[in-house]
Amino acid sequence: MDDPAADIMGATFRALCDHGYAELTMRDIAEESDRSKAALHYHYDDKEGLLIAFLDHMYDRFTDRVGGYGVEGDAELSEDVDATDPDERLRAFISAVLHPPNDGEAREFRTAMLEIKAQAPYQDAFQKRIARFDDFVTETVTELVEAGQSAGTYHEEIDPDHVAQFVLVVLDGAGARHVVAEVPVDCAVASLEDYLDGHLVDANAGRAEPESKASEQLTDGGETTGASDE
Amino acid sequence: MDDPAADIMGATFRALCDHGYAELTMRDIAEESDRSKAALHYHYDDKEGLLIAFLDHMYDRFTDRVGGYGVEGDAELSEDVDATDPDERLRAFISAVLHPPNDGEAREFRTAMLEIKAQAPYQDAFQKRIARFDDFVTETVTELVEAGQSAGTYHEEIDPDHVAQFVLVVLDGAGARHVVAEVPVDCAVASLEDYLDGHLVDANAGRAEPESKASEQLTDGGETTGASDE
DNA sequence: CCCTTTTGACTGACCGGTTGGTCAGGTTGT
DNA sequence: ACAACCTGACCAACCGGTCAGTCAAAAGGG
Repeated sequence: MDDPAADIMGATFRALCDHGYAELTMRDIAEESDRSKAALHYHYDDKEGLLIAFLDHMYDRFTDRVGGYGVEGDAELSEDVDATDPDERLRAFISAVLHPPNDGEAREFRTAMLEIKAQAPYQDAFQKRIARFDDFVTETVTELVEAGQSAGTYHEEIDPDHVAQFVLVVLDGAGARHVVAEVPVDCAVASLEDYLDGHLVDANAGRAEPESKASEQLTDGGETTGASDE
Repeated sequence: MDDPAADIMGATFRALCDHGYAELTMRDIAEESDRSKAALHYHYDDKEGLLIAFLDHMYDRFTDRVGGYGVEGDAELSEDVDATDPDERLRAFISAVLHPPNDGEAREFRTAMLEIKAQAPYQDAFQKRIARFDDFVTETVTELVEAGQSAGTYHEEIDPDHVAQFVLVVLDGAGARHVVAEVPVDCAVASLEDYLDGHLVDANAGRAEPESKASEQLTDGGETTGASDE
């Protein structure tokens, strides 16, 4: 409460969820933080500077939340995740990226982030910050796929970077469709796992079932509408 | 030139490419159409009405362009497309959706469309028009998959609607990543075809090669940056 | 065939409301 | 005293939309 900067970041988050990016005004953020407009300009030069600081703030929160799933991350992830298996870590990472903790304002925040992403071509500073999110996901997926190859779980001839690019496409697509068409994000995850099963998992390896569980389709999932930061 | 409505639609398209949706003003459209602001309000009640008419206009153009690939479409598609094979028609349809004719303003227009899509939660009229695009793609893909199953090319146990949903996710994701990260859309298409090969194509059928050409990866495609209407 | 009226298309000037940002000054803790 | 923090009032710029009036072509009537 008594840290102005952190307080303003929280107010920006709430204002962004309530009004979206396009209709976000400095007055909205000011009211949400119980401060005056001028107080915001005391801490940040202008609106653009405030939003950039907000994106940096969200990047820190994002990496803190899902950083543990990478190859260098700490093993203590969750109950039913085998920390030694890169395949399980990859799937857990994808699920974590797609399902942030605050389920309530999930779609609202995702909508605001999509609006900001759409501003990337006009705002060079925005593009750079968004690229940091993407690079983090890309690197994590790439490393996990490489680890899976070293462990013998994944095919050797697959290009890990190519897989990471596709995962990013599906992640962005799932988020976009959640915003635009109110489709739950899990629908895409099921098909993405089909893709992983069919093109990454080495059938000759130990515990992977190649074709049976793959086509286990949930036509309209449990409406676990999580909002990803990315 | 002498049809005011069509002329304004064209001007709206150009203004949208130049300024994006967020910074699109009535003056921009007026200048692009060599008319006054008031002239626009003569033809359309307000800005929202003009944009809605524009979306309807784009829907007509879109269905005219890619409608021929559906099961009911006319067979004359292109040179090297076997009109009798639903699998080839599906892949041609996906490629057509992703690659509109006007390559020059490709990313600019796609950016504006992404901005508009992000407004769907706030503008109910926008959401309805965008849903028309999505429904058209969904139905086309569903019908083509069903046709492929009837022809014996595709597995029978696959849910066509589930496949269509995933195709839509990848299509939206590819478009979004083209806008945000300047990634060429073809990168995603290659992986999507891998998915189709692995989970739709019945290996027991005739001409489909199951595992060899599948992993033919283009790490950074020929930069054929097309802008889809959808 | 000419004159009048109507109508569709359009313009320039203008208005109310909103937004990002500034500024002079005030309060509080150290 | 001094710095960090904050406020209320204010301003220029801009945007969507309105309004009175212009103009040419079509319509209509004698």
